[in-house]
Amino acid sequence: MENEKLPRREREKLRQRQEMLSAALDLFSLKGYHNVSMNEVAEKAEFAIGTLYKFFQNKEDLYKALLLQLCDRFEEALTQAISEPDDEIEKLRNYVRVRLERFRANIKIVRLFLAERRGASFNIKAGLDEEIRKRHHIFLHKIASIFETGIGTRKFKRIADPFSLAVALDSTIDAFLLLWLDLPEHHSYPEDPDAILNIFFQGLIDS
Amino acid sequence: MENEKLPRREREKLRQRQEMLSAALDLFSLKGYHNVSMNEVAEKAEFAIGTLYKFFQNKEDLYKALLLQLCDRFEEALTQAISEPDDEIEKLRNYVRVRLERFRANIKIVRLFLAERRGASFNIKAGLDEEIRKRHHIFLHKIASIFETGIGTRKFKRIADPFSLAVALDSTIDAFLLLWLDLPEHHSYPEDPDAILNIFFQGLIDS
Amino acid sequence: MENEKLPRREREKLRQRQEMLSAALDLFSLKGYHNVSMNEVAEKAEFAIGTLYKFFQNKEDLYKALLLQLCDRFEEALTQAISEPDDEIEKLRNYVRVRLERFRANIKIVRLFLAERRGASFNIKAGLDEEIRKRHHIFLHKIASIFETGIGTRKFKRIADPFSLAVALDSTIDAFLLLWLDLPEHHSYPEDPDAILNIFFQGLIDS
Amino acid sequence: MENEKLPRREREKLRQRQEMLSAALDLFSLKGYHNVSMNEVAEKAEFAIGTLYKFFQNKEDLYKALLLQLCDRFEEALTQAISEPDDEIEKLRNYVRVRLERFRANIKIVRLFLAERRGASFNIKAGLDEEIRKRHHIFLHKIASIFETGIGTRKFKRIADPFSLAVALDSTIDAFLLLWLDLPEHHSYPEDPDAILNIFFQGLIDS
DNA sequence: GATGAATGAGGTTTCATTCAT
DNA sequence: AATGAATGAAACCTCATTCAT
Repeated sequence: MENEKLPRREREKLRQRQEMLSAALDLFSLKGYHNVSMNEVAEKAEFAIGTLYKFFQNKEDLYKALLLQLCDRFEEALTQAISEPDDEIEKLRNYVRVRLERFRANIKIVRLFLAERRGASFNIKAGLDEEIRKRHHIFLHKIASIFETGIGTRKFKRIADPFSLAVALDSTIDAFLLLWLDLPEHHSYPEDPDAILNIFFQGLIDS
Repeated sequence: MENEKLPRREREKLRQRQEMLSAALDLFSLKGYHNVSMNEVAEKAEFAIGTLYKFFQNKEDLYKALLLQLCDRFEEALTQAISEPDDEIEKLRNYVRVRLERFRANIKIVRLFLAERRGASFNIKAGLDEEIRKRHHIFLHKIASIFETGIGTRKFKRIADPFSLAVALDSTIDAFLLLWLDLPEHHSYPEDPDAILNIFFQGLIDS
Repeated sequence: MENEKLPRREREKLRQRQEMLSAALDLFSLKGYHNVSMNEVAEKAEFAIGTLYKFFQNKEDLYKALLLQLCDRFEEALTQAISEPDDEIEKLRNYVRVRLERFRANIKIVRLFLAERRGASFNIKAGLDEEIRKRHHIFLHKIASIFETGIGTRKFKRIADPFSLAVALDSTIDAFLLLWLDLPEHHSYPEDPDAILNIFFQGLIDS
Repeated sequence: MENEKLPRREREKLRQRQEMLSAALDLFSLKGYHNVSMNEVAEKAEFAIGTLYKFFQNKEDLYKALLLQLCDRFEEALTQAISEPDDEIEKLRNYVRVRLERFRANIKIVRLFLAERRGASFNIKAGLDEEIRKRHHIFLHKIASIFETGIGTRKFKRIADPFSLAVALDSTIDAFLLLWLDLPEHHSYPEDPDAILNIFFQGLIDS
């Protein structure tokens, strides 16, 4: 996408970088930051350890780069999801749907993210988690503004302040997904966005 | 509480053990499991490293003991909270209130717990996180049964299945607390249980 | 034996000391000096670790005391064995017989001894092995003097110098016993002293 | 010998490995397995501790590699010694001679070996000593077959079963060498193989 | 530019020994 | 006199990072 017009050398480099990030993702999400060595990452990516260090200053740097890239993709997909429809209810449905889809497609990513978003990772000394939480925060405000608009147009009742609603919805989605992740045999995958949304819509929607 | 009648030696031992666990809690919750050395814990607890190892077989053992103790206390407080009132709505209010109280009193604990409950810790080889999640799960069912009863007595509408409601409420409480934990200056501490409960009650309560 | 007339207190002490040595023997011969901790010894002997240190200054001291005691007993038995008969051939037979008996009765001791006698133990910094080897040496001279006398009385031919004969006989006994110790199922226990002695007697005896 | 045609990198690696083994031999044979730390070995070999661990998985692995290499060399030399001459008496002379030579050249090795061969080492958990004793055993059978053949051709009398003779000869050589090792000033080095062999030959040889 | 061998600080854990009770 | 809890030096081993090739 962003590397269309780059010289061959540069494109090649980006591809290598991506392979390293991909190997890192596999390993980190499987075993956790501290249980993965740089040698392992290099080996999985099929590069020499020295080459890995050419691309990323140190282990922390690799981890940050990985998380921020995932963050970018996630945000992009979700932002698009809430941009497309006009109707607020549809926006929310779309949002939940894309969350569920993304989750299923990138289960490896999820655990990694949650560790950071919940501020429970302790992996990184200097505030990567803070950056990620800030970006999450910004995104929550986007969701909040959907509620806001919906309330303005009398589509929704003001059962709580919009930001709170965004927080509640967002965390509830997470919780359902984690439930399924932990005990896939006991909880069916929440295919239908409305299964979650209804909890809120019952009181929310002004009928 | 449980050590009232023990011989002096035993009481002393328990006190020491508790001091070690306390030091471990401080450090683990501040820096994360992998960024805390056993020497640090021993130093903070003001014991020699060998003494620490007399009480806990190894680092993992210390961590497990710490988490399970916290888990016990948490469960006890919450179970009591939902046992006292008769009314379902009051039970839920009590539950949320105790969650908020406990949280404020034990912020150090929270980060530690979330890491485990979200399955994002990777700290422990053999499924401590699994045990903690299982216990959380059991507790969710207790909350679910409050909703169930409430639905049975027509106090609540069946806007979703009770377990889902429990999950949604539980995760929403977490989310609000974390928000306040991350950005205490931007979000006032959610003193009032109803601020959270209303989101669900609006649709839930059969008026 | 040596504690017959001692006051009760002293006798008790000797008994305790003996129990400690006995526990130490069991453990050292089973697992080797470095793989046995002082706590283990104390526990096996059913004393507190502090008490063990009252009797023996340190681990090395305990080991030395143990080995020297075993050495004493061994020497005593063997010295008696070669004192009793008049005839040189009988002396040697007696010697071999007692070696075999003692061995069978105290297999635990054997490995311990060999480690020291072969100078292959490295367990003790300051020359315990040297002392043991010296005592072994002295004993070898006693055996040598049997050969010497036998040669003097024309009972034996001087097929080699007497000390060499003693060395050869002694080491050969060891070797057979070890063989049986290592592979008891493949090598029958050398019950008959003559089975070993004959190797030497064939050339030795002046017929 | 075996690394003639290897690429430079590989040859270099083998040389380094050999240096480590050599340092380990010096230290182990001087102080014993348990009294030598990996750091010491690394320092003596003039490598970093990490490099040592690149070559040997752990301390036990290093020890095993060392002993088995020594074992190989020893066996090779001795096997050759008994292969060359046709005559059985010459074979035995050659065998004793090479034992004496090897011993003198590699005194450091001897103590190490004896510890293992005598089953008195306790250094290694999983039966390295057993392997070494097995190999020793196999070698004893080779010596036994020399006696066997000699008996078949009436060169020797059947004064004992051939394996017993092998055991006796072998252990007697050890004993003489150890004597000289312990007290070099009192016992002249047994230069002449016949000094030992005569003890057995007197009765053995059919004249 | 890529490589991967070498480094060594720092982690976990053990255990001989002491000393207050 | 006996106890055993407490100590901490020192062992083994890992892995992030560097740098000569």
